[in-house]
Amino acid sequence: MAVTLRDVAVKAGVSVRTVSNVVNGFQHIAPGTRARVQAALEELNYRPNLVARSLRQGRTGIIMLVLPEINVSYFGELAHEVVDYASSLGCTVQIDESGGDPQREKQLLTSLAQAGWVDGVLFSSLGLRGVDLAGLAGTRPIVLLGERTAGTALDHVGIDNVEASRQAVAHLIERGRTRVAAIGGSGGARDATSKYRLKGYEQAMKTAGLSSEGLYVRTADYRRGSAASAVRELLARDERPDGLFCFSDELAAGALRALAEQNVRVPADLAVIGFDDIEASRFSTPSLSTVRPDKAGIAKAAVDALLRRLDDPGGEIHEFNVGFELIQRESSG
Amino acid sequence: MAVTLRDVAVKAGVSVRTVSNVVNGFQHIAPGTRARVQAALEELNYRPNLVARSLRQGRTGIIMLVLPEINVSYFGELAHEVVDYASSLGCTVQIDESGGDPQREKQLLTSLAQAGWVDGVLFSSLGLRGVDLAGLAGTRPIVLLGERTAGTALDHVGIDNVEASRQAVAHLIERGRTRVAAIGGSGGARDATSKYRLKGYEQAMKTAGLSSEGLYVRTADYRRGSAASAVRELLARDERPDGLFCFSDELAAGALRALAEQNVRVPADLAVIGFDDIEASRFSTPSLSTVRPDKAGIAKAAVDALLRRLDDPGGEIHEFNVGFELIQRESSG
DNA sequence: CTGTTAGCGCATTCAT
DNA sequence: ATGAATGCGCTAACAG
Repeated sequence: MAVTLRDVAVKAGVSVRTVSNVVNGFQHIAPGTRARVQAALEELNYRPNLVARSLRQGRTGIIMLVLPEINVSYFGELAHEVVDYASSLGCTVQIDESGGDPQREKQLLTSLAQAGWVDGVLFSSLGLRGVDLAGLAGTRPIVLLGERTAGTALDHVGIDNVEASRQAVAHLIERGRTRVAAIGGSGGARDATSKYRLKGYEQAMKTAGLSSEGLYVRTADYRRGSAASAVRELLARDERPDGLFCFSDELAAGALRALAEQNVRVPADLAVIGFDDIEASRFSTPSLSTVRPDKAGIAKAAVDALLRRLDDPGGEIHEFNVGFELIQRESSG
Repeated sequence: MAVTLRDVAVKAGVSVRTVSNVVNGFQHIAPGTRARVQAALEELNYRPNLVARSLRQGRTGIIMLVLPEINVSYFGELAHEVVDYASSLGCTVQIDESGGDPQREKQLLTSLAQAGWVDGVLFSSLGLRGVDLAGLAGTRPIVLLGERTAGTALDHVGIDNVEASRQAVAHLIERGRTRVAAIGGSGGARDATSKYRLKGYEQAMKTAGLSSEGLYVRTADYRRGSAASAVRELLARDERPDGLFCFSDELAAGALRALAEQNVRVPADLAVIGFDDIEASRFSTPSLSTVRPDKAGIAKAAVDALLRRLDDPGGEIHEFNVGFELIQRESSG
């Protein structure tokens, strides 16, 4: 069995209360007592039982980060930022994968968050709608990352996807492209991200007086492997596109590969821009132009929002719009 | 306050014992009682408090996966496999980042594992040596992933890095390359991975009767950004290398980029092979030859080993050597 | 300044 | 088949 406060107390010849005080760094302890307790603590190699402490305090000091897939670069990089910032504030982050499956998302929430295992949740979902989540929130606060779905009564942190996408496409148009295509999306009809990115794309085209008719191809997901068929479909058009806006950098990476195979020169024949600015994009050949969401900013805003709500559960619901940046590299000339 | 067993018991007019039995699916409950309890359970939307349950049972049902950096593709993909397999077994995985910092690794172990917050730990470390870890193990089992450091008294899962590296380099040599260089490594003198990969490289060169003199360049870490300077250094040699073994796919990606910038054709002028087979490597231009460790196999072996040790803490220490595969793509001709 | 003790929510042993 | 009561390890309210 592990060594408990009691064991230490007996050893040091004091009460558990005193040991607890020493462990928790209280003031007002007689120097002699403290020394004796410290000695016993070290000798027995005492470790406070976090489970017991959490039960007692009703707080675990852990926040949960729920992501669709941790092996997707964007989420990996976002998770990294969250862990980074949270640990600078003394918080532990528990990362969990939902696989984008609403069932599993629900289960994580009920079995861990509602069960008091974590103090709060940072939730990046493609599956569940905010409305569904609100019902699951229970006693633990949830902060939504990414897309805000309609009618949500939850704090939310994200970027303006419509505007970011509009700027990305406008950039290609400024570079003289007139037949700009777009690819992206995912199976779920609930994929709000693709909805907004498509909207931004269409806005940019319309503003420039260009037709987007037949130039958008939906993909199965946002991964590299899903770009090839979309690209093939676009290249089969009577009039080939001369610009391509990919809803994610991974899609763009897959597209670059598919284009190279078809001997389409980037950017000469076709300019490409992605979304997310994952690290790989700086090193691809050609390097990828993209939209860089302020990941550190998202992480900070999200963690701050969660901690604030922990202190003040009744506070007003907030919406945080974090910045983004257009990164121009070789793929868009 | 959250609803407790007691609340449900009162509502259903039974004792907490009975409610607990229903919740935990015990047999031998009068059908009428069960129905009444079920109704109360649903009406109050009862969620068992995991913290209390864990305190009582001494088990949390959660295993911790400690990785250096989750935004590194290899670790992201490995984490994905671990979560995948563990959840198929009904286990929850908590992922934590150590940043490769021995201090932080130690802290995670003492503050979470020793504190009973998790049942066991899957530990992928660059910093701490197994010997250090063994002392920290305390009451909770630890399974080491990746490199086995000397004198470890812990279960370990990994691949044969020496042999895998030897085969990678031998592959380049078979393709007619004679001046094969190698890049990789990390700051820490404790980086066992680079030690073994370098050893495999040297073995292959020696076996082929080739000199490796001055052909290995150490990098700061295994990331894309660290390859450029190493490549530049190699290209400055009197006689340029015609083959390059990178200790990671990320390094290889950085190298491909640097080579393209210097107008070195791959594989015509220089054949490249990486290590890890991250997803991006299939889609780069040229696509990257690499060594593919059986990530799913590592995940399975590791989780199995941990669960086995939870049941039988006194069992014999095991060493699991998981397979790997040489993947030939465009970069090695 | 420090000892005693209640109770966080649950599973479980001892009764019945 | 179910109730009553104990204690997991800890913190904090209440003494003194």
